[in-house]
Amino acid sequence: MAKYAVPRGTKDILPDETALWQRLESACRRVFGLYNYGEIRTPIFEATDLFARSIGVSSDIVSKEMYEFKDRKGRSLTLRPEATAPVVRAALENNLIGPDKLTKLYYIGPMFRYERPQAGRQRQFHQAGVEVFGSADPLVDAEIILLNLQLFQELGLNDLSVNLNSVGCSVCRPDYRQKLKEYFHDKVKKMCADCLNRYETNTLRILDCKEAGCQAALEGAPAAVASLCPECLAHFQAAIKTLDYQQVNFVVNKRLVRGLDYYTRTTFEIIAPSLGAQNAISGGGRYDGLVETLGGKPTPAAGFAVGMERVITLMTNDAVPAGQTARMGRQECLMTNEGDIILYLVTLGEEAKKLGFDQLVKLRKKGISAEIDYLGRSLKAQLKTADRLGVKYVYIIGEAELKQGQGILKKMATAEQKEIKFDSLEEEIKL
RNA sequence: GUGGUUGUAGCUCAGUUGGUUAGAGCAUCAGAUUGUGGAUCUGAGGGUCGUGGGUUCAAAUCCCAUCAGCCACCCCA
Repeated sequence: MAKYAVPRGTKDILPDETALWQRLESACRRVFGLYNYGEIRTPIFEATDLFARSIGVSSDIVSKEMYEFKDRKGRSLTLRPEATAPVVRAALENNLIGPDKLTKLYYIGPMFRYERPQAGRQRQFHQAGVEVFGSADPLVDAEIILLNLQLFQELGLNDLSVNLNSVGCSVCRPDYRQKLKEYFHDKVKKMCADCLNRYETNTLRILDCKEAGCQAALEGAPAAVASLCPECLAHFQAAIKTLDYQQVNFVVNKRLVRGLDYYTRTTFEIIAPSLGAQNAISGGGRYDGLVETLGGKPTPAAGFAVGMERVITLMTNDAVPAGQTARMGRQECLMTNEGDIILYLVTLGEEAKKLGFDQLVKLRKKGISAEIDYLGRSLKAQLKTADRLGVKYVYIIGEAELKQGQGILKKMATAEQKEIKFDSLEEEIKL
């Protein structure tokens, strides 16, 4: 018998499996790059306080799942249980976040949570995720969900279910919490001990309870969507409308509340029902208050993370032929280098932006790396951004172009431009 | 761990024996060009002077502590 074993909840990944991991990692890098996200690598541990303040002291993660330790100088440090807070910290510390600036980052790496191990749950596990800072546009919510789905599609994952909800903002969430408290006031005594505790400390999380005995009480609970303030409702409806238009199959799950306190407005999870009890393979949403909480200027943000072990399980079970996922490889993309964006969509006005977003989605689905303005900036500012990105083309859609059904394709290097029908854009830039 | 050294705008740095409202270059943003990037010109925004105490009528400046960075040594992937 071996003298030593891996610590409980951890795993060795051996050569026969690392091939799969490498495929997953390279797919993440390729798709994140396609959507113009840049990689960031942060330390594996951070000041404990960073997680306490961001994730919330009453959350399960902070209250009982952190790998916390003191170093020799007595500083309280914690192995990261998730990466959003560290990424925000790093982005602030290195001035990556600024006014009139959209920042898109991704990360891949190990996370640590002290939990009872089970299928799909380890104490050291891996996540790949993205974060967008600087735009409150519901199209950003749609972008990250579409990105997430494209990643899973490339990996050949099937039978996934997208759950969507809105948890409101600092204005409307207190109202919702109050409504829940009223609803559960009499029922909570008959529910499990955790729910009784959550009732006081973190009321929304009662909705997350998996105890059989609690389910009946949860059925009739009021929905967060019904308590949203006008702004949050409009935001949620806009996000839904875009996802509908892009033919994303999703369900609004009024019981979807995520275990981290920083979420606002849109939250989502992608579920693989075949996995069993721990069946969420990715999750995320908007967190418009976190940057300010961690000491930055108020900055809207959104992101998601993929549970890599769970995806690996699906890749194994579903046995996708390797050749099939290589379809979107570099050779068939117009991407010359990882991270090179070849076209920037310049749009003027809401209508043009909607149309531009549709073009953006079409291009990315074809593996053509493109970007759009989410900040509502001027024509000139958008062109400047495009120039800085080093794009080969810019495609301009303004009011005149909307009417004519064709935009202006401009080649940056020569400044020559011509009118190209919306339908022909993809053909044209392959030349 | 030991010793040294440095913390002023996003970056690089000025800032007199302590003395008005802390400056410059670059970068950013806006305008010149009411719908077109780079170049130029004009203007604007941006600062807990690392943090906390102390001395003083007055502290970016002097003193103490503390935190952080950098360099060397020790050790080491």
